[in-house]
Amino acid sequence: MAEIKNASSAAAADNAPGVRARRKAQRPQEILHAAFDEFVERGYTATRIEDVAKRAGVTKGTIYLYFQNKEELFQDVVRKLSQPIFNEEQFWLEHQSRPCDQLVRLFLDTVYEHMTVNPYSREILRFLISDGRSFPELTASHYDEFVKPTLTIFEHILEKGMREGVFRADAATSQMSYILLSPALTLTIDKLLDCQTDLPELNDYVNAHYEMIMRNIRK
Amino acid sequence: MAEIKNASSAAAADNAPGVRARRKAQRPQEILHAAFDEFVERGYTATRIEDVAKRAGVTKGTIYLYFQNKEELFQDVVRKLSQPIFNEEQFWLEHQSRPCDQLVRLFLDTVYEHMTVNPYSREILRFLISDGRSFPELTASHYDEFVKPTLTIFEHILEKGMREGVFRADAATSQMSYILLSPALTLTIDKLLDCQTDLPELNDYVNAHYEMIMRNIRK
Amino acid sequence: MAEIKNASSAAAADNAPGVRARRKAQRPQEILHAAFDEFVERGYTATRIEDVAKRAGVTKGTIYLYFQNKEELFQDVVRKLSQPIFNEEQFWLEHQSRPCDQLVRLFLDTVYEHMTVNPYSREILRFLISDGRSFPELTASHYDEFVKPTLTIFEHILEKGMREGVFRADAATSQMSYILLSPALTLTIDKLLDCQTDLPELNDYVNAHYEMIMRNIRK
Amino acid sequence: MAEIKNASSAAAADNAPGVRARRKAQRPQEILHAAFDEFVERGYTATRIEDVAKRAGVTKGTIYLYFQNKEELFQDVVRKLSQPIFNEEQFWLEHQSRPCDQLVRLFLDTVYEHMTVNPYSREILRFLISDGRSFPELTASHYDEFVKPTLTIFEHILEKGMREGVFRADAATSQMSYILLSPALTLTIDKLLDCQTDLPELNDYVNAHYEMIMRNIRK
DNA sequence: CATGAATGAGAATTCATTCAT
DNA sequence: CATGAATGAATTCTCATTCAT
Repeated sequence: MAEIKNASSAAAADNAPGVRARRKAQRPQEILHAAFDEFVERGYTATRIEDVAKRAGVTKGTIYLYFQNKEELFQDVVRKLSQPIFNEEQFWLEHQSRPCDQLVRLFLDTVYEHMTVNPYSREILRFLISDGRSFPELTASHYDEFVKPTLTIFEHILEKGMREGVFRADAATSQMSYILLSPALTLTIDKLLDCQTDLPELNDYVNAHYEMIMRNIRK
Repeated sequence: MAEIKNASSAAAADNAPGVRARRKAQRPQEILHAAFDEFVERGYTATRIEDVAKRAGVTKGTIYLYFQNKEELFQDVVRKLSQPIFNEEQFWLEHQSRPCDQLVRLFLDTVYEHMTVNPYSREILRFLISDGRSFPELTASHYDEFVKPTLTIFEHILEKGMREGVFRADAATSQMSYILLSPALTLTIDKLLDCQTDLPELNDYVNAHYEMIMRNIRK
Repeated sequence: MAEIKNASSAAAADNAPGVRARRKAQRPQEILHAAFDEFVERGYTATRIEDVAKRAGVTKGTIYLYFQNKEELFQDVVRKLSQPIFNEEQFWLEHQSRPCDQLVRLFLDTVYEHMTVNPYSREILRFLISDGRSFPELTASHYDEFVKPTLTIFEHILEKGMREGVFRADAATSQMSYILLSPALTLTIDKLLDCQTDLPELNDYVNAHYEMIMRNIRK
Repeated sequence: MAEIKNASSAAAADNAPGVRARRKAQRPQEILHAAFDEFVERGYTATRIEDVAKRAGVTKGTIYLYFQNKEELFQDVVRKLSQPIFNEEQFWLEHQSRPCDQLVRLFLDTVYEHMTVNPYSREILRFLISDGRSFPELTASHYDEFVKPTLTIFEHILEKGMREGVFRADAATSQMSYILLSPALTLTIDKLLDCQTDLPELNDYVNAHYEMIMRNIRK
């Protein structure tokens, strides 16, 4: 998990005056990040509150000032550290004039960039697979807020292409989007399993994925 | 987990004479299945040996007659309950004469059948995602023994199609197989998350997946 | 404990016919010796019945055919494997004509021989020191049957010497015997502790002990 | 074990404010003494951490705040409750001018006083005999730190007497010291066995022991 | 606010003992 | 007689949570 490194690490010991207030305001965030890191490394059940505390540079008791209990802490980690890949409005604002095949490519690049650069989506997916059964609403809301919107943008791109006559007329079913985007999820799972010695070069992979999509939707 | 129901449930209490030896032979299996069920429901760490025992119709101590400890039990569950989807030799024996596009379809049907009908592959995938980091060799060997061979058959089908001139010359790279089969894994993950209220009708999904593949490899 | 090696080791597997009956008769003895060895190596509480059984070449259940339970087994080990150093009658029969200083020397030699050659007295002393508080009658009867008689012989020797005018008139108090024989116990304890790298050469030690005694009782 | 009674008994329940810090400082000591008492009564293996806790007026968990585990606790009991009989320097400072036979007597009185008054040396000897095989370094270091220095002082006294011409020229070999002091160890063992109904009157015993020594070393 | 000592409910594991074969 | 599978009480050790300071 070397790539997962966040602010919390910097915590620990600074006694400068005035810093206190600023620190206090950041506490919950620091704790969330520390908790995230621990959950990633050990899983929910095996993570000890004390270790989260140590990582956040505070003591056990402090955790309980900000979070009801371990379950709440876990749910807050998932809820507050999940980051949407896209802001749909902004996406269209920035790229409206582009041709549709470029939009598909842009979309893909953004998805992979997001998945590769930051560990949150990936690891939160792990949390949900591992312990989601104990927190059913969590999984549901995560899907609604983060997965679905992403699929939706892709569908909108396909629809645009159809309207413009560059994509096949039957390209944009929600099922098709789902299938066409699968390789991105597959790569994520592979990283979670961390077992493939021969993980593909990312760039090649995205290219291949893009080709696969285009062969399916190009007129 | 209603669908996961196995022999172990039938255990509990029968004192008929002669039963002893027969029971002893079955015990490990019964325990493995009970453990599987519990691990599925609660995850590795949250599963208590005593619950596994109860489910298997024995007591704590008995578990330890057959398995060194909880870790071993877990590993044995993964190792011994994993079932290969295909026997490659048999696959070719049975279907050698078929045209290649039919082979692709057969392959897909078998994969989805396996994934849908029996919970083992799916749930063992969950185990590996959840706790695989604590058992690295386990993940690796599972990949080698169960995932890789399946990918390999698919590649062989693609190669056959290329040799016979019905598939495109660049169809069969290992990366491409991986990408083309992604939708099957995606569906599995979705089931693991158990959050999609609108899970697609399996048959439609397989059809769509098949179409996606064919559009990519057909000449 | 390399020096402790007894018949029990030879147990295990012999299926020759006829041997059965002989073996059966020896079972209790074999078990006692196996138990002794285990108690020596691990102490009472840490010794497992199953290990005793394995060492005796039988199975757990068999132990319970011959001994009520672990406590009984322990007590029987102490009771039945304790060996008296002397038979007083025989001692006098054999050595009656000897001069008293020679008797003292003979007595000492026998004591040290007994303590050195066979591990029973020593290790049973360990048992009593370790766990005697849980078996009070055991300690008492061991003292009465094995320690006291030995002290008594020594007193009788001293008395004989006094009667014959070769030992001082105040030589033979029971306290004095006790004090004069202390070095033998001390050496035993040292062996039990097994920590002295510089354990004295036995022969020198006995000589020194003899000298010490003689300086105290010689006229 | 009526004579073994220590501070820990006074523990249990006091909630007065400010007590916290003071208590925390005492905890390890209290636990050590409670553990000592339990080990004395039941032996290492049979002692339950929970009983130690109860005796110390705390709960199980607290023990583990101060000691890694049961083995560490045991070793710390032996290490930290062992008390040297003498401070050699101080002994010489206080008694340098005394004649050597008086030094011997002083030495003996101190040894017996120490052994009689406080149970630590005696019971720690029991621990080492019972369980020392599981903690070999412990026995070794105990011998080096507590037994050997005591023997050494005695040898120095003998040497002084030889130099001054009041003791025999061959009095001070290390073997001889060992033999001459044996009766003290013997008495200790007897107390450990707690079986002699006719334990000698201590004062008589020390007198007899002193006489025995003097008969051996006086010119 | 923050601390960290203390708690005590659990969970894994062991092993004396039983009893069907 | 002998076996060894099964039991379940007992024990060590952990860790979420509380609360006095």
